Amino acid sequence: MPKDQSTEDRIKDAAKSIFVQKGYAGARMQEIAEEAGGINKALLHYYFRSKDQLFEKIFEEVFQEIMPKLNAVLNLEGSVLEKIDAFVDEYISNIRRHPHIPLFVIHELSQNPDRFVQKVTANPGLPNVARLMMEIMEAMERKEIRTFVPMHLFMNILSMCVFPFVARPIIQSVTQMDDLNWDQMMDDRAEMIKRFIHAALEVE
Amino acid sequence: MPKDQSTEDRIKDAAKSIFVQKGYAGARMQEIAEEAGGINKALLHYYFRSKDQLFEKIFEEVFQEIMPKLNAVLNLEGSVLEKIDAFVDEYISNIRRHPHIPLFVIHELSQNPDRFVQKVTANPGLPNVARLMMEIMEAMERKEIRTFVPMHLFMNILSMCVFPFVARPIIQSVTQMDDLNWDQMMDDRAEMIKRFIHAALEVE
DNA sequence: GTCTATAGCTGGATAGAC
DNA sequence: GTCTATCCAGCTATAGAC
Repeated sequence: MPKDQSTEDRIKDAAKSIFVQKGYAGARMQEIAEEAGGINKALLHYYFRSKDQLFEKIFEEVFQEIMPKLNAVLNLEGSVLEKIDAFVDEYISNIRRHPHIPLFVIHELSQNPDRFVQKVTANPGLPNVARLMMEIMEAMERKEIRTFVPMHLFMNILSMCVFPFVARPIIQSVTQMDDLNWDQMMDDRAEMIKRFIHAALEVE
Repeated sequence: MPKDQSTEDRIKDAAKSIFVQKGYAGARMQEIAEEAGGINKALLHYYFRSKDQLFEKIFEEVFQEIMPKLNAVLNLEGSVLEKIDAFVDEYISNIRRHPHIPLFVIHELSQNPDRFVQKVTANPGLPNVARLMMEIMEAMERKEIRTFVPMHLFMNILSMCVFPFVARPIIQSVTQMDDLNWDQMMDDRAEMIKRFIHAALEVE
């Protein structure tokens, strides 16, 4: 445990780790205190007042940490296929670095969908999906890529990038993959998805 | 609330509904009792002894309910493409009927991955993924379909079927879809996925 | 700022009347 | 089988010494 960190930061890191793994309802203040290097439970309240407020702070941070990155790639210049490739690369590499974040965000938002709206209205960094939809449609009209309903295409891409990490425990069980196998598989994941999408979209 | 149901069944239905929505840690025995039509809390313990055992029963039931169906489609006769189509149809229609199940199962299994192993060893109904992998490889060698790493192909298919339902609150927020829009979109989902997969797999 | 001690509450579980 | 009343553990939160 890094001793050069302020107590507040140690608590935040610990809280993030525990909340992300166990969710709000499953997390315990005591466990967070221990994770923070044996800090006293009372200090969590000294710094953050309540479990609710600590969670809110963490969720906010996680959200602010991922959204701008995910958004940036949608604003790149280039062809639709280039954009999709960049999207896949960015998502896969981000999620590999923080594999528990998607399930955490999904689970907490499904408990309280309003949270998302609040976060988003407070913050203009919402991914600009509408623009991508437009560009996909234009590329289809120009016959650059095969025609699909853009929203479904978008869902397909997103799903292939995110889902394996969300469902990792199930997938590993069903397919009998060990952790080493899993990592090797994920090393190729971005390339595989891009190849798959290109194959589906190419006009003959 | 159906009065012709036994108390035990009312409790099971209520527990399923609450556990599936809130997860084990987020569920409250009191809430389950109310959901069961104002039944007394003590009765939950009379019938199921503890929250743990009630949950275990529910999880078991959910698991037994979905696994055989998901498994059956993998044992069908036919070409690989036919099998994939059947897989997509079966998954989409099942999940549309029980849209909260996947996130529930994923979330609880990520809290306790061993649970899956127990369920599976106790029950031979595990989806036979290995066989599908084999058939995919053979079809690729025969040049019936384009070549991909079979496991990635499998993940792609599974992801496209399941993920939209898991991430529904986020997707609806990001894309500004209302519920009507969502339902219309999901009416076409199976067809869209099949078209997408066929396009990706077709050899020119 | 950090600790100990403890208050106060929530929620799972049980006893016992009916 | 079902209810009321109550217990008790575990958890959040606070008071107060240092």
